[in-house]
Amino acid sequence: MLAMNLDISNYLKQLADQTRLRCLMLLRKEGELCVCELTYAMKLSQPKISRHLANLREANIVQGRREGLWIYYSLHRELPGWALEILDSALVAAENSKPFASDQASLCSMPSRPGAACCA
Amino acid sequence: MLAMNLDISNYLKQLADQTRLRCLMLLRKEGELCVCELTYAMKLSQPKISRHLANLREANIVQGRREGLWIYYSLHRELPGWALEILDSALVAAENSKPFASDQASLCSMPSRPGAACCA
DNA sequence: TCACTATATTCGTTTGTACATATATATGGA
DNA sequence: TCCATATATATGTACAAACGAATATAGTGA
Repeated sequence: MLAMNLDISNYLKQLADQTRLRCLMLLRKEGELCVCELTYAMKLSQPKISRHLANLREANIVQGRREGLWIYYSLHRELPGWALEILDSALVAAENSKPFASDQASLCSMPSRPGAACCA
Repeated sequence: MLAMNLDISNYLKQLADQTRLRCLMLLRKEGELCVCELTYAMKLSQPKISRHLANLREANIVQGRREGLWIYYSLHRELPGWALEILDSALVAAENSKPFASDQASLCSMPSRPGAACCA
């Protein structure tokens, strides 16, 4: 499988928006999340989340998979190693700091999540 | 010495501008460079470089040291580990791709550089 | 003091992008 | 078919930030 053509500058521009960074961090930790889970975790409007996910999709940073009414997003499976490394370093930088730290907690408190088991 | 208070979102916003990223990559590889060296390597106007360096300085990402007429810039000595890791991953992503790859070559071809020895 | 070099800053303009609100599309079930 | 839910997109606005050009500041040596 060919390496994805992902430009470092475009990638960093996508990460530079805090809403998108929060989405990516949640996806990195959780694997797969649907839009309503991201919306709930981050307490933001659905169109706002959806538009940012569209940006990330067009940049080939995330991919979506429909299952019934829900569309499950995850990090793009062909994301190069350096892109994951940057995300992981950002995770280290963000742990224990707002709003990133609370997103995970909010997600865990979400009632009747579509597909997921409980997060630890 | 206390760890610097550097916000991941602000840091990524600074990296998201290509001119600033090029500066940081050169500084990471070379250690210390003055404004005229950065200007020569990147073939951009002096005020443009200077303004971006001011941004990076105000964000505590780089620091400057005056020596005569020249001001030598380097990565801030208190930059946290995750910040260096992100920069190094970006370097991996950018090697062999324009305009980053040619900046280093341009720098090496610069005649009468202020302080530096020849780069390999 | 003046001239020269290196670097910084100001100013007015433009461009990009995030936003809220409203609306459209898609799927599943009654 | 109609309705409800999940997700996506369109539209107009506002704001942040990058830009070129001109100018200011700082240090050095004559």
